[in-house]
Amino acid sequence: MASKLQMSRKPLAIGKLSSLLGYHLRRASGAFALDFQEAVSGTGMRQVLFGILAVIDANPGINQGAVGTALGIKRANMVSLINELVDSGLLARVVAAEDRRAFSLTLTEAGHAMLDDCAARIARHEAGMLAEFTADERRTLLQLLARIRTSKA
Amino acid sequence: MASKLQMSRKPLAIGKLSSLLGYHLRRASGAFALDFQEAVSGTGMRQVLFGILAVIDANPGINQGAVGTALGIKRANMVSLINELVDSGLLARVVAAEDRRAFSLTLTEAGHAMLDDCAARIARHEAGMLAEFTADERRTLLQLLARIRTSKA
DNA sequence: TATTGTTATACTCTATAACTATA
DNA sequence: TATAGTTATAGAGTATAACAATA
Repeated sequence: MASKLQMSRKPLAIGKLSSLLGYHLRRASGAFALDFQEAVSGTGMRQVLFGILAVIDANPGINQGAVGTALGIKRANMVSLINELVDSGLLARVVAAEDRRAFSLTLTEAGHAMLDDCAARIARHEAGMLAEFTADERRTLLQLLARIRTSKA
Repeated sequence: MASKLQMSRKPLAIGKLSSLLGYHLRRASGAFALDFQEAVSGTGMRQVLFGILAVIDANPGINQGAVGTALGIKRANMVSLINELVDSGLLARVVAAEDRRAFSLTLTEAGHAMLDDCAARIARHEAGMLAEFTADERRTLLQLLARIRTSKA
């Protein structure tokens, strides 16, 4: 029975997956997504929403389409996301003066507070996830990842 | 108008996202997911299914639950995935001799062929994605990613 | 005619809870 | 009682196509 119980976490071979970068990216990304959820739990934030806030913070007055382009989110999917953020009082949306088809987006005071609070939480959590990495390794990893061609939509 | 047209891809600041590993993992993972789709297009494979085939290939006779544990897939979600693979003729599923609750999973001949074909395609595509990385950088990236705690389900 | 935002829709992935059959 | 697999269901994320208003 001891042979059956196994009692512990023999990590099981993953075969051809082990040499595929895509697989490791998928798992690592998933792990960080869970960590993100934990970090911002109770705030109502999600990875996508946080990303949108961050881009608008860095580009005040930007419109939905441009935010979507920056983050790889389709226009059609931006609509309800922006609605959520406006309804939550984190985003101000006004018709753009130069182009009345578009909306000019800026963070509200609450939006800034949310962004700052979450950014701090996430940074703390990420430090925890990377506890076993040297500062040099963290920097290397970030720089290598940032170089990957994100030729997404 | 030229100021409006912008004509090109000024890559737009992403603010606080730029220092977050989780963000870069998300984008890189997404880029590789798209590349994967392109690589295996026409085969009917998807990332999850390929992962399952790879794990079963490396552990013949394994059961669903163990595959799920290895890949971070919930038991409930394994069911239809395994069904797909069995229905496609890529997987053989027989009641396990030692435990009649469980199924013993092995690749069929078609399953082996699919796995090998897709693995080759993906490897070729990943090489393309990493064209601007040195062999050393690729190795470093893979090793760093593989060290990230995948404390997932 | 092209672009911004919108609606409707669908598919995949993921998550939970309750069930069955074996152990 | 615990575990392997199942069913049903729900919520995110993402994709496409067609439309209105504006450029």
